[in-house]
Amino acid sequence: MLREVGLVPTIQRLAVLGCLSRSKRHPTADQVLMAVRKRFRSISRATVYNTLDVLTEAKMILRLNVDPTAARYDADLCPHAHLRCRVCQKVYDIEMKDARTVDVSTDGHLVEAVRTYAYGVCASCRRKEARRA
Amino acid sequence: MLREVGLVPTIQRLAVLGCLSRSKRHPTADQVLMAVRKRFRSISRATVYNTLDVLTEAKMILRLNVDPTAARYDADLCPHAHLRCRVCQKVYDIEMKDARTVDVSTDGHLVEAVRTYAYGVCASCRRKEARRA
DNA sequence: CCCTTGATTTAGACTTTATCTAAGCTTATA
DNA sequence: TATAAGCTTAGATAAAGTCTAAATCAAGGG
Repeated sequence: MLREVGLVPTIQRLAVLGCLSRSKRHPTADQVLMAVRKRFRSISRATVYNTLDVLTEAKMILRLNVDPTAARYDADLCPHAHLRCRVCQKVYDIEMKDARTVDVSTDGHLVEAVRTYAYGVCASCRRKEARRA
Repeated sequence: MLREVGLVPTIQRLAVLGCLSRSKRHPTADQVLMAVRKRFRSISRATVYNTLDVLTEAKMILRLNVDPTAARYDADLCPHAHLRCRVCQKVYDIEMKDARTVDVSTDGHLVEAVRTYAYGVCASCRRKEARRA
């Protein structure tokens, strides 16, 4: 897959891709770094950041801006939206009516991608709050 | 207006609000700081960041995550989406079908806000590129 | 198989964005 | 005017991300 987009398939890139494919947690770059380091002790921060950029560029992963404190990455390319819980700060996948991905009025702009982000409180944190009350 | 939401109406807060109301450029916190400093030399970075937080909290302005490098702020509360040009990096307002602001499937999550961000090339940069070719 | 070339990785310094802290100042109220 | 609470300030600090130069690695030609 990496070769198909003109990238040399190094062990580091495979490790980053594998980490993202296995995770449903939309990790930050530093979380990817820590996870990959468990297997490849010497991988450097610059390599992870660079690899995430390159994979995003190649459209093999998505970079999410849902968390204002750090970019998050997602290997699931099926159209869906993301919700960030303001209590636990986790990011969740949420379904989205498919037309939403392209239906914006463009005013002459060229729209290459549309992202929908929701903000609120996740189901788990709501239950915890209800129990406390 | 500030008093109505329980905030002391200081000259600094009025300056920040005024700066945002006058601008259509969705400035970053540092751009707000520089703009406000032209009038109030001594205003501090912390005050601007704190004021932007407080105004966002009070829902008098919006914090946008469309730009991964820095938060941007918008005093226009009418529902609309934003497009970030990957060439000039400017952020533009774009219209949006109104139902889009709430129509997400929630899975038990409490959704308090929904934002739609578009990424691509703005009309102005498209014209420049066309002229060059 | 080895050598060369260009791409990739590395460590660490650096930049930028944002937050924290402690002291001083301002605002509102009595 | 006195007071208490809230706000602002400068500067230190933290966190996210980028840059650089040297070392290393992968792929293709001889």
